[in-house]
Amino acid sequence: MVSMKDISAACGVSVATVSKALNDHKDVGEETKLKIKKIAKEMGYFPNSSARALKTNKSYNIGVLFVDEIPKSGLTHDYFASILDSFKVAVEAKGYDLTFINSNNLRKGRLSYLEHSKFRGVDGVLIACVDFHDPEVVELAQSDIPVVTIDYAFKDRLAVLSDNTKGIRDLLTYIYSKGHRKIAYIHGQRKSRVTEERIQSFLDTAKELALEVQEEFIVAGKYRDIPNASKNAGELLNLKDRPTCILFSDDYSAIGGMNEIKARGLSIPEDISIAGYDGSDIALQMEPQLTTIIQDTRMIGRIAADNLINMIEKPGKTEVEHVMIEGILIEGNSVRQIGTN
Amino acid sequence: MVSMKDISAACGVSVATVSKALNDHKDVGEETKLKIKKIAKEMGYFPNSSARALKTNKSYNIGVLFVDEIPKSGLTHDYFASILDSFKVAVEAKGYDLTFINSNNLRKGRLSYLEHSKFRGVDGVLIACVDFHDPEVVELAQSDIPVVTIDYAFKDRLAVLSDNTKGIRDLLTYIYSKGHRKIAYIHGQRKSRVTEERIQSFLDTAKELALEVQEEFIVAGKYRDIPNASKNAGELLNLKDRPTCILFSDDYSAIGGMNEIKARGLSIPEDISIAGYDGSDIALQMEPQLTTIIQDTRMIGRIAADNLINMIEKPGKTEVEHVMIEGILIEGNSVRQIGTN
DNA sequence: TTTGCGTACTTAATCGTTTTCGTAAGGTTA
DNA sequence: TAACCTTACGAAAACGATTAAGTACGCAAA
Repeated sequence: MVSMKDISAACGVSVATVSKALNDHKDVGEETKLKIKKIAKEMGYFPNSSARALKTNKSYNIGVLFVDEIPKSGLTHDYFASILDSFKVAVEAKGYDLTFINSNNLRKGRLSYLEHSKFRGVDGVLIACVDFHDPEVVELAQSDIPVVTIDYAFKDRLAVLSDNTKGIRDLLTYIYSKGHRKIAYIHGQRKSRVTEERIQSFLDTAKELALEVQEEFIVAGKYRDIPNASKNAGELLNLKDRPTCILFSDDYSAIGGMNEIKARGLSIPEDISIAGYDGSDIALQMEPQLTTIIQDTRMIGRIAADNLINMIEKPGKTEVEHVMIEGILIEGNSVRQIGTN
Repeated sequence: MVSMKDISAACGVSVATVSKALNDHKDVGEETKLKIKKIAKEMGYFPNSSARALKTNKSYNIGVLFVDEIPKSGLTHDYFASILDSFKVAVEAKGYDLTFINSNNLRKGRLSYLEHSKFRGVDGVLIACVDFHDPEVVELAQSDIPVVTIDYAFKDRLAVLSDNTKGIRDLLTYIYSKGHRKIAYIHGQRKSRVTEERIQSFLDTAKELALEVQEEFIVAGKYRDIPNASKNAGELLNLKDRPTCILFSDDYSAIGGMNEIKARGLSIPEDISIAGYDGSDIALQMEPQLTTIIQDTRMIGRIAADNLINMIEKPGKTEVEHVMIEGILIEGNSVRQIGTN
């Protein structure tokens, strides 16, 4: 490991001068600066992030807090994985690295998320796919470390949100426009911002459309649980007055619904229409292609990265934004035209 | 940020004693040790990883090298995401953190993967989902940093491999046992160990079974490319002597095949049988359920983590293993019984 | 009594940087 | 010529930890 000391020896200057030369400070002669840089390159020098971070209190490292429940973390959740992916690309382009934050630490017992973040000296943290009511998450979000959250907004903290209200409104309006009047919604677990917002939007939009929603058409399901979605769909199909269209909490669940529907010998969309949410790869490629809302995960990740880095680099000058990213309705062909033909 | 200095002041002992007390060295009085620990906890002390890493040359941090091609990295590839997920859980349980390695670094121009790993001082690196012929990857793998690779083996370096030979053999043998004699294989991109191994196993197994494989039944496809798989499947269906079963490179591709088959009004498995590979969530839940090989990603990640950490912690005593993890055949119902009934 | 030894601490160096404060040399200005 | 800047560099402290080496003390063995 060649250090500045080695370079200083090789160049016959002090370490201080080497440091200043490599960091392009003004008070180093042009000639010396060039020589130092040349030798440094020749010797294969590169800095030591620990030493630098220790001295400067800046790590060029960003923490990522994803749920770390065993056995599944956000990594296997394609919506979040995709956001993380674009977040990663964006921060790396600006010279930052990514380190996962968790609460394990063998040497010192448990560390809270905040402690762990400080232990690693991260410059900021991306919080996504967690229980936002977890006291430790709240503690981290309200600390002095810059933070950006996905799909949840803390007061005075950066957030990037996908526009669920508009998404559901677009979806429901589209389905309505195709002539459907009996529309069911199997939604995800309650208590999350996302779910509440979607349910509210469903009800609001229904009211705007003067669409009557039967109580049993609003079903409490689970996100991304295929078997459970089959079960829920089955119950809807068993109703004497069954819906003509079922809206699922996400594309995976829609697949579960499809399975159940097909198992009963019904076909989509002829006998019953369905819609999903998320715009996952498979949904876009299925037969029939699923009607769904594509969430622009690439944009969400990139904006989160840009805003967070701005906040890190110009704390005062960056305004705390809650950015809303709209999804795009994909018509597909899982919702059929009813009535008017 | 409360440091050891603060604790030493509060306890009236030297920093050295504080350090030794917190690290449970023997030469600190029991009483003093307890007092120091108590005060440290009260003051909310936790260590500074940079300082510690600087001094000890140990970061308790493991690098992860996933392809960082824009716009897709291994994070959106469910097979690798799932491996990374279990790897993460396993290393975190042992007190290690995970940092992504890449080749960007704003401050010092480009850094090679190896340089970046040393810059961050990681104790080891997980290499997966990359081009193993990339000189930089090779350089890193052959450096003095402990490394474990997934689905590729470097000489004298840890590796965890999924047993593709056995997987394909099991799959083909199963299909053969169901009476199929005209079996096509749409495989993934060549030049990777995985693909070559699978093709070889397909041919070897066919030979063992005395199964004649027509040349046009071995099709060069692409991994995880649904539209491309549809196209490839379509071409097979156009053959005058079409196969009775098509084996796809992966489950996603199988979905592409299903689409094409259904679009032609054929049904699975009555008119044509199919099989996938990977055992992804959807494959297991589809209708008809896909016949496929589940790759035990959870095991792969965990073994990789355990072996790497062993190598890090007991370099001499750990033997360099290439662990082979077997997949499990899932029968599903996408391959029908032919002939004998 | 002397020697030796274990215990419980402290001192001080060190890891690789960055940065403040000097300072010497040379040039300007009055 | 005296006073004052600039410019280019170096010395040294500091970041927060670890650790080898040293010291002082009490006590047991010879």
